[in-house]
Amino acid sequence: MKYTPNEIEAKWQQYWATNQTFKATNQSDKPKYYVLDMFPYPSGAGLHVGHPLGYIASDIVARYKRHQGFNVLHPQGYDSFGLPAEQYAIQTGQHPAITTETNIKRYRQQLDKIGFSFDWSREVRTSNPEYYKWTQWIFIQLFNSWYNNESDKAEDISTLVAIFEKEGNATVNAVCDDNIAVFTAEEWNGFSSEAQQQILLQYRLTYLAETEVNWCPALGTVLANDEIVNGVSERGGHPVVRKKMTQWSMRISAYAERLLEGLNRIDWTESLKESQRNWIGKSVGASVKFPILSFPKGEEKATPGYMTGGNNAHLLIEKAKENRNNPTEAEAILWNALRGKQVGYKFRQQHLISNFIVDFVCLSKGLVIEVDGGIHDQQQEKDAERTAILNELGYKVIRFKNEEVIGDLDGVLETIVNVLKTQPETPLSFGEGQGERKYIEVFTTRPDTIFGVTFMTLAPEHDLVAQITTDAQKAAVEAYIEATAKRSERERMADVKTISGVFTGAYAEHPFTKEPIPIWIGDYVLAGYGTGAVMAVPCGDERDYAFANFFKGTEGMPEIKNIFNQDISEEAFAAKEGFELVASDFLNGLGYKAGLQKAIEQLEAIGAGQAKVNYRLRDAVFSRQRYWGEPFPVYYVNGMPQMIADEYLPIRLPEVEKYLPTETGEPPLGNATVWAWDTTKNEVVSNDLIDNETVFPLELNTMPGWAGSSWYFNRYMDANNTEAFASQEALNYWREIDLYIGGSEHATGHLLYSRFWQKFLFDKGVVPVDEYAKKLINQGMILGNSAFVYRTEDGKLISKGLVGDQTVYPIHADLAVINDVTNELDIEAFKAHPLYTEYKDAEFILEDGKYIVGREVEKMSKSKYNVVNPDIICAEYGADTLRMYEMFLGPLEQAKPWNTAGMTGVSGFLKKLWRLYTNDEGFNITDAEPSKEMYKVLHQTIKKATEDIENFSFNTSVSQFMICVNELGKLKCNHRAILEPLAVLVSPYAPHIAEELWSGLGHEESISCVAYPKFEEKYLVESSKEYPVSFNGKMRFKLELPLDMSKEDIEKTVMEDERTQNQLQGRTPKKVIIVPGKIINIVG
RNA sequence: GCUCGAGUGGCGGAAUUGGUAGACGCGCUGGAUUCAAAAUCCAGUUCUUUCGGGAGUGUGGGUUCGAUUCCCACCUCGAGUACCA
Repeated sequence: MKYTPNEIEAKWQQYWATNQTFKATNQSDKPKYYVLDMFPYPSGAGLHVGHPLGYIASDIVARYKRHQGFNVLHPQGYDSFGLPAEQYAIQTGQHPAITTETNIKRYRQQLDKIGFSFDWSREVRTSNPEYYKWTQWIFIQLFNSWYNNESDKAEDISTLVAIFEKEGNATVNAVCDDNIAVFTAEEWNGFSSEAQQQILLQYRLTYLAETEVNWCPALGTVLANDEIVNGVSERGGHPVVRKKMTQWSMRISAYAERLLEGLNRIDWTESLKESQRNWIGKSVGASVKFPILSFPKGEEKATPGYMTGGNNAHLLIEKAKENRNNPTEAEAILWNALRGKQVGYKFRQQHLISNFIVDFVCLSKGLVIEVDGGIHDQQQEKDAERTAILNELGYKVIRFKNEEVIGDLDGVLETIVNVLKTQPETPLSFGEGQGERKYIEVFTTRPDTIFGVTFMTLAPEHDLVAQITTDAQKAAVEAYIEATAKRSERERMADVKTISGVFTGAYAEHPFTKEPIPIWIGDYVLAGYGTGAVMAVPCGDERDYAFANFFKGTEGMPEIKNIFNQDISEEAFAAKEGFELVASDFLNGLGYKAGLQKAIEQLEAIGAGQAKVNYRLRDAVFSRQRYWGEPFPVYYVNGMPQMIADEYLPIRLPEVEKYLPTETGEPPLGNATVWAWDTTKNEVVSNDLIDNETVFPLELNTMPGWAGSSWYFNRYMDANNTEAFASQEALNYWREIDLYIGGSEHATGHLLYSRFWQKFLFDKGVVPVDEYAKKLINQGMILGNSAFVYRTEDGKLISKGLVGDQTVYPIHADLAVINDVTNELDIEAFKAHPLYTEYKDAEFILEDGKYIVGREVEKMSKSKYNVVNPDIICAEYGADTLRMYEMFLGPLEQAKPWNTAGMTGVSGFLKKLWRLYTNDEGFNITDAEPSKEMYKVLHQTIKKATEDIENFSFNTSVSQFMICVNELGKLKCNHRAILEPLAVLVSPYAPHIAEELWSGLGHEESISCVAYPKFEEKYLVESSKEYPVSFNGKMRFKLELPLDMSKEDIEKTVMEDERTQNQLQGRTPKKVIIVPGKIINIVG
């Protein structure tokens, strides 16, 4: 009876689907096992043979675990929101939902053909409203949460508000924005709702803020850091520029430490964990303050340029501080609108000018803004006098009433902006006040080298640069800043060798020695890391060393201070050990560890610094200016974001005319005409109805690709639940993924963000575990085997063997026009192929009458015409052969080249397996007792297959199956007692043939849950061993001896052997080493 | 540059508490079967050789009775990361 894979496979695939064989239940007495593949994006290109590699491995594990008696959850679904469908929609006008649906259908067909044991009843798609309802729900949970450093977890925002109401924010230890103004409980309670909302945004785990983002003009959207590779977009390779935009961000930085710590508790590949550690980038060190010593105009006074107070400054400054901490409602609102250069210029609040404290001032424009409460009505005269004095000092004064600020902030701001436009730039004055001293704050991992500080370097973008630069250096500094700004990120990255920088002319004061330290700017200091400033210690840091030497001898660059008892004439001494500190005052004689500790201690003692941990991990931008993504459940009232209540979710993606940004530059959702939120009807209504009273505009951005994939593994546990994202019972039963398989390209994207969300959901008590995947394996890539034809300089095509030394141009040949096994080119097919029309009439130079193509291993890709489609392999050899061959290629985690020719080996194996069970007439099984040899090979196979599957070493178990079948074939084995367990062993790898054989053995039920055969040592016990006999470690011959023979007898027997005498040629061995059961080694 | 991983026949790869290097498969060679081919089966296939052997797991050294496996130095390839203070 012939083995007909196509018939058998179609039959069993149908059977599994009809009987829902692989449907998992959420209640079971069996132990659970959850095995998951990383979420596929259903691309238009379909699957190539590389894609199912991980799916086959996970399917083998899933099927094996079912045999082992586990209740197995093995689901599949689609990460169906994403850029490619949208790009396609822009080009063709086709709705992305339609292309996505088509692509999913094709994916499903392809997956079904390979015979996976997925529980399709739990399929999820991120673009389904029933699914993204819960993505929106999680977003709302994040919005309604803050990170409490005291409890070290996320808490509901209400607990924060409770603290504000009772104590203000001074005592709150939260992960939040930098530079949050301090307020008291009274002030908080007095703030308007908008002011309160503005403040809360600075604490929420997802927040709306103006941030520097990676803007990709070609894609028309922002990208996350992990979506950029080498300065260009990961998808499409388009340039990316920095741009300031108001965006939703995720406060992932709150979880930096826990994300790092959690890595120690999960069994993920070391390289992947290392990537995450690098991405989080923890460094431990100290933050140190260096007072600025000198200021412009050649004056050496320690008086900062923005200090404009008069003679009473020392008294007034306290009052000003008090005022700052106790703003009126109107002041708070206006400050929130002015702070941080929101109107384009820097404003200061409650600032001393002469003997007045003004409410707000923009020093660079000489504009004072006063907000008057009721009290001012009675003192208009005094105000006029005050205004006159301020005018005399060169300030323009404008006044607003409290009601104006509270009621019409937009109008007030418009006035301010207009006045700013008309005011001339005024350089910072140099007043006589006693102001606080201004500091440069740096972060360093080497506080022990504090006495080696030779100069300081600020990032060119650093806020202080403009203020401290001396007149003499001003031109040079400005020119440098301009030049740096022009250089794109990419240039800056490509060119790391060029050293550049400029001296500012200013000096800072060393906190211990009080020596002046010159301040430089240089673009090797990154504005975005730490404080954007470094204390340069050339003797201990390569970059500082290079910088110091480059500017050696120029103004502002002193001799390098060496504080190590080591030579630094050639290079910096950057090691953290092997030195003693010298010329370092109280640190003398210490090494790194002790020095670090002592230095921090002393810095803290004099108030110049403290220990600090810094992370490279930045908050993640969560808005995308795209159509095909989850809409935010957010509408805006007076510019403040409001969440839509849970019961009205999902907010469905609206229909739009076109998928491009609007003419005014708004995201594609700006094209939607029905995209407003009616707060009385609680539904999405036409934009025409927006009145900003009960109907408000909805958010126009959508969520990024990683939103839906950051929690899908939890949804599979209870995928059809409409009441919750999964029931507590289901979550508590399945808990976490036992085995997660996928590509390593997700290391710092999906795999980091999803851990963040999981920890957040854990904090909120929604999920029972804070790490969602116990074990993770990265499958290696399957590489393509590209084919080439060679064009000579005179336009002929020459067969590979004849190329020789001549210059030829290789051209990718489509695998469709070659014989993949013999490498022979089908010349007629080649000529007829639309890609090669220009070679229609070309002359072919053949060898032995054939044109042989060259082969080269490259990434499998459409553009290289080396893609192998699994459908074709299944049709030709069968899915079982494909599954086994993919596993047989090599270790799962390694990259390996595809070679279709190798299929025949596995194909032959399955035919031989089939033949053990059948003869020409049909199944042919005997119930006779098998021989000892048959049992031995079966149990060897049980042992090896079990060990291998537990170690995810699938290639070696396929080898063992081959050995087993070859042996059983030789032994003419058709014994039920052997062939039944063998069918079960093979079933995870080649499930279709296993089912067919199982039914041929007379069973009614599917093989899928039959108990796995048990290994029994007794079948492997041997009475003798063929000992390898080595001389000086080299094996020379073999000798069969009983295993129970004593060492002495073995030695005697070996020495008497003729071959031993031959090897020794009369010499007496110095030593004979005998390891019973293993080896005999004769030395001498 | 740094971090991680890997270097074994013509090819994919196997073998590590240090104990017979090259399992298994592809390819190749020869043979059987066939009118012929495909398919199938059998034998051989690391290199070298004067057929006794000898050499051999990227290179050089070391530890050991014995090293693909452990240690040191170096070379090559791949992946990640990139002025992170």
